[in-house]
Amino acid sequence: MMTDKLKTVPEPTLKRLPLYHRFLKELQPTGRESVSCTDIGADLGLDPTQVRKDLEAAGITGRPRIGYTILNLIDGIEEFLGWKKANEAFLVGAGSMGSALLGYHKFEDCGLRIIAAFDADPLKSGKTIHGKHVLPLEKLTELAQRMHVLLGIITVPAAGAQAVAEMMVAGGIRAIWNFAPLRLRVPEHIIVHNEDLYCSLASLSQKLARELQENPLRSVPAVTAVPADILN
Amino acid sequence: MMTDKLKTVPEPTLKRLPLYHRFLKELQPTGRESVSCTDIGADLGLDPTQVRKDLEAAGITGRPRIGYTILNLIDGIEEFLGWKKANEAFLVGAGSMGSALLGYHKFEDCGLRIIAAFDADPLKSGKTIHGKHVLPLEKLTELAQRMHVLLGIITVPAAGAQAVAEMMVAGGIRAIWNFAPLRLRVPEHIIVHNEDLYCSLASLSQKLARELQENPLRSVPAVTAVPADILN
DNA sequence: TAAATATCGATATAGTATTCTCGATAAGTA
DNA sequence: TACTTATCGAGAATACTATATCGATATTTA
Repeated sequence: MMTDKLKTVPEPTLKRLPLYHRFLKELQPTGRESVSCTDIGADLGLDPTQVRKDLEAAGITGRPRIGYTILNLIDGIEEFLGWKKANEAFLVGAGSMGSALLGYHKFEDCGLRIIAAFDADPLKSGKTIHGKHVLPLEKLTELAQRMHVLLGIITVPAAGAQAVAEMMVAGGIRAIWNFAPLRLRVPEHIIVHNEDLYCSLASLSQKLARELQENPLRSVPAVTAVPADILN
Repeated sequence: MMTDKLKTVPEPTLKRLPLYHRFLKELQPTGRESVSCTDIGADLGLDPTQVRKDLEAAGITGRPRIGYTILNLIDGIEEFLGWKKANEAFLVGAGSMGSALLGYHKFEDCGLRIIAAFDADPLKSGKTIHGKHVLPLEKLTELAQRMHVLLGIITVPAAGAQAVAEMMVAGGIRAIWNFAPLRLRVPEHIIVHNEDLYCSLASLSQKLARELQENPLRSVPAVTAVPADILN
């Protein structure tokens, strides 16, 4: 049981495991007991070997000719990803993105419990969004410390993000999920995950641009304004 | 000028280019004319060679002992990422995430113009969110066709996403930015980018879980409810 | 004008991630 | 019982990405 020297798991693997989990959750109600890597791979368009390696990385084993027990598999993935014991989190920035995340109650299935939000704007603090209290930003550091919150979510504009990150670190937060479009400067031991939509969009638009260059669209005149007859 | 056989650019490179772009935009007002890979790398915590390779992949060249001309560089990155000619996009799903994206006007700097939103809920269609009309979902396919919109953004719940994707494809949309937590089944030639927050969260929580296992926190009793005195 | 230096550009090496190959195992089938 | 087949598990081979090295070049400085 002592896995002293736990090897680091490839990032791509970590991102695929939830996909398997989702597929298994869909499969569960059908009453099937076991599933093979081939099945999983076929559904997700992945190589079966890839799936097997990922499961192996998560410490899950199967049986030849049978596959994996679905219950085992779901359980193993949840255990490995740390979804079993809830991570309590603070979210900072009760703007539109912050509000959206506060409404994602399914995060709780992944062990994420956002227990409060913070905002520098006094018009926002004091309110409740999707059932979560919005508190004044000044309280962040102290509360994080007192409640031993370890995870922080940043959904403020770029200009304020660095300051927020520093308050989080001061409050003892160890991991930051950053939605602001910039790279945070934090101490080495802090785990930062950037959810930078602009970077994401960049790769999409580049691919589209190239695709259009290779297979341009048939030349039909385009309508450039929303036709009035559609609007109501 | 004919780049007939354009090599595909690594995904990580595509995601780094916007970071360089951002750094350069910050540098521009200072009046500096040129910048070296060393400078860029230092700011972003990347290897200078890495930066040089990325820029090379984007088809940008510099001069020994000088570096790159900032204007050239900004221009080259924008050109390469397809930010110069606006991509018009339709967004489907005017929920909280959809609304958040409709408010990100900075997307326009990246060539993304969301020209309308759609929603199946008649209570939402007809309204205007952040200046964008919300139209009934039934109009999606026809309008996409008529207006030659090539990019679709999906921000509906998982259950409806596949149907929306099919309407988009039927309307001639070529690239989909998918925020719904599932893998879409679309024809080969359609470009899909999944912005799956659950997958993203998974890798973060796994890392945090491991980090805590290795360096657990000092054992101080934690407060588990928001203390009443903080709330107002 | 010549030497020193910063930087690019290209190539080589190292490190990761994915795919391939093959032997072992257990269930079904003749 | 023996044969066939689907599947896992482990290790090898390949491909992709990142880092290091080195020569070429242009600017600065003596």
